[in-house]
Amino acid sequence: MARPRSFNMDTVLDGAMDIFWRQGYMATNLPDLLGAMGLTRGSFYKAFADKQGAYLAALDRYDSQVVDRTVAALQGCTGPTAGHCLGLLFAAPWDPGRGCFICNAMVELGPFEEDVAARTNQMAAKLRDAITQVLVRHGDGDDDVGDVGDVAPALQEKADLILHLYFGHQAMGKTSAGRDAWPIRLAHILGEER
Amino acid sequence: MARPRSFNMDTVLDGAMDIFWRQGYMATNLPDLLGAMGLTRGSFYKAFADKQGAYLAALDRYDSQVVDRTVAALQGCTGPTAGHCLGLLFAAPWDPGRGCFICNAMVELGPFEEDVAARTNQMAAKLRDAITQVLVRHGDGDDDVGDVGDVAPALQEKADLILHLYFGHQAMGKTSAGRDAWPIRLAHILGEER
DNA sequence: TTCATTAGGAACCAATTGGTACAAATCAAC
DNA sequence: GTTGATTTGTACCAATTGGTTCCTAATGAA
Repeated sequence: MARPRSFNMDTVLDGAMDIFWRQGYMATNLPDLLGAMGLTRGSFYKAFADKQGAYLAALDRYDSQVVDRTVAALQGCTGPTAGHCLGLLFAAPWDPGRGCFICNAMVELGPFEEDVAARTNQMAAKLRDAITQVLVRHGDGDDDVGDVGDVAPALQEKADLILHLYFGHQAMGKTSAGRDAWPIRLAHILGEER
Repeated sequence: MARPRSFNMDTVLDGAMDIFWRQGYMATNLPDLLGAMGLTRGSFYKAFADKQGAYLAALDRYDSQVVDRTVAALQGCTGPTAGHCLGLLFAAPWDPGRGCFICNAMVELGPFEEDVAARTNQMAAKLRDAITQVLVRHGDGDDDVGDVGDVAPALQEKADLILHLYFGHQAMGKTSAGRDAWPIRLAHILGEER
């Protein structure tokens, strides 16, 4: 009935995710954003409400692309120890200075934008649950897995620790000095031999 | 010789630290900043090079006020266990959504501003060293403190973990959901009974 | 071929941005 | 009181901000 879009929405969302991820919300102006998305103003404002709408869409794109992939990698990990699998979170190939979009969004907009906070917390919970699953799957040494179906509190606490560690690691990695200076040794938490 | 300043530099720096800490660099425009500092444009640009200069000065103020005080609190802690002392880092009275200025600055400007990155890394190192001192002072159970004067590698690694945990905690705390949802249980790292 | 509908693109907009110019105000020294 | 040096406040600026308008081009159903 009418003229169809000439752009690919996924490609456009990848562009938005990329530049918001790298630069943050405030530091990305409209020309930058349009360039990264490959859109002109007309198409942009037809497809998204405004800059903030594009940002939320970029966060959702990050959820479905990066977070879900990370969760799948943790679930599919066949390594011998929990430390081996969780190491994926800390040894992932670096794009220097980019960090993790969840952490960036949380820090920049968490206190001000409820929509952003809701998304970052949901994604954080996803990661936390995936970490917990890894711990449960590997038994994790010093804890009894306990009743069927629910997770020992100690495992939940360890998963929380590792999630916080992950965000801290991403934050530190945003400076060149922090990137390689202080490696993470999960063994101290997991109780595995080194 | 000439007309003296009518403002108190410390007060002004506290104002700058406060608003940059709460809002970040980009989200703070000049009127906001001037209001927080209690200055007009004339005085502001005479005392500071520009907005960025004020930001760096605010970071330095944070160093001398907040970081140094935190380090002193850790050094002066007479608690029975390392966990008790380090708990100060995670139980500090919350100003909701403010987080830690180091973490905020790192995430927002770390990849782009070398001056900022240098300061955040220096402050992070200060905190890390103070954490290490606490661990050394309390012996930390399962490690021999080893040779006089230098610290066992395992202690350094634990200190790094706790520092990363601290930044992760601060990042998570910037959203209302993250603030109270997931407490930190250092016992898993420190090996102390709960 | 017609035609309703939408995408695309460029011109345009008011508001806000960080920063500057400059005269009035204020002090110490003489 | 005059001078000299410096701060302070206001008016001003060009550039950029996110967003809108409006017109043309493209498309597919009837």
